[in-house]
Amino acid sequence: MQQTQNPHTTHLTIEEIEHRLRQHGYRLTGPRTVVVDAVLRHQRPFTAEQLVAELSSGDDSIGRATVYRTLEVLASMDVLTRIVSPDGHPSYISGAPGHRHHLLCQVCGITVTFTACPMSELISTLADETKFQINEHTLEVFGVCPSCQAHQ
Amino acid sequence: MQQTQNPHTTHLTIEEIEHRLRQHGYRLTGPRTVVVDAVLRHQRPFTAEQLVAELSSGDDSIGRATVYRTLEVLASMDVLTRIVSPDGHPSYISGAPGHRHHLLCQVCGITVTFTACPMSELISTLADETKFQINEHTLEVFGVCPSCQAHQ
DNA sequence: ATCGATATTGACACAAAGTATCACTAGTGA
DNA sequence: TCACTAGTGATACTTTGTGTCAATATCGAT
Ligand SMILES: [Mn+2]
Ligand SMILES: [Mn+2]
Ligand SMILES: [Zn+2]
Ligand SMILES: [Zn+2]
Repeated sequence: MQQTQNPHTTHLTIEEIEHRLRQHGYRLTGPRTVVVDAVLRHQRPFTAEQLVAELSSGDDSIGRATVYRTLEVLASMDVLTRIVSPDGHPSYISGAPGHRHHLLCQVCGITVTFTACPMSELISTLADETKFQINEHTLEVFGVCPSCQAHQ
Repeated sequence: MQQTQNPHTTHLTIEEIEHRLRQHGYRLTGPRTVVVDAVLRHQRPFTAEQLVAELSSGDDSIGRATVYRTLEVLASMDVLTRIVSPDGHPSYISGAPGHRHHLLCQVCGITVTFTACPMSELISTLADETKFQINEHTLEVFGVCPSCQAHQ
């Protein structure tokens, strides 16, 4: 295994994200900035609906469609990772450059990101044996973090 | 890698499934039998809604809730595997005893089941480094099967 | 074979999660 | 500043799944 790291170290700054948006030809709009700000405030995985709820009231209220669209854009630019847990509920984790996987606490949601991927060997074997053209894989690990183990 | 195998080899017979239902204390009802029959006819992954559509018309029509409940029961008894693809849509594959993963064709849906799991080493390293209690993992591989590669 | 407790069913209403439309607004480059 | 067009959000809609509950079917016991 190569490395485990704290999710904080993968966070991009607002400036970096805005730069990426421009580079990809997206406009820098008010609502988009509000969504990005909100995303960066999250240290843990969050669902689209959580973000909708946070941003649907208040002075600059953001529409549901805009939240979903912005999450899609950010995920496509590797600002966010979309993770689907075994129960089928997708959540988002901010910061995701490169090939990463996650270890999630099923109690509190805290996340450890890791770059070690044990798949490459398996993938060549699979490709050889099945003649499939292999495009992608999902790999996520679930458990209970030390803190949640301690608190019973 | 230990083995790849054709999904057909993992199919259980109706009798075996009914036996399992009894063993787990479930009653052997008409609707349940109809759902099991339908499930066994599927050689490829199918969604709950597909099954609902198949069984909602005809002489012995099954209610939506019953289909969902039966799928849940069958999955809990390892008669079915519930797989969640990266787009978040769950589908079911019949036959799933033991620890298995899948290679799915993104075009036609055909599936190869494999028992090789490259996770055990990674999991002990992760547990050591993070002190997480690790409970489960998702690992699915996606690509294009040889036949779909040929047909352009 | 009949009975009674209860597991199961399915119509229905409801909820959650996400998408299509489209008139309007606001960024952006010129 | 202007014109072009990407982006927004209210609304309606779809899909997928869940909760309720009176009616029914199963099954072990008699
Ligand atoms: Mn990987
Ligand atoms: Mn595994
Ligand atoms: Zn925790
Ligand atoms: Zn195929």
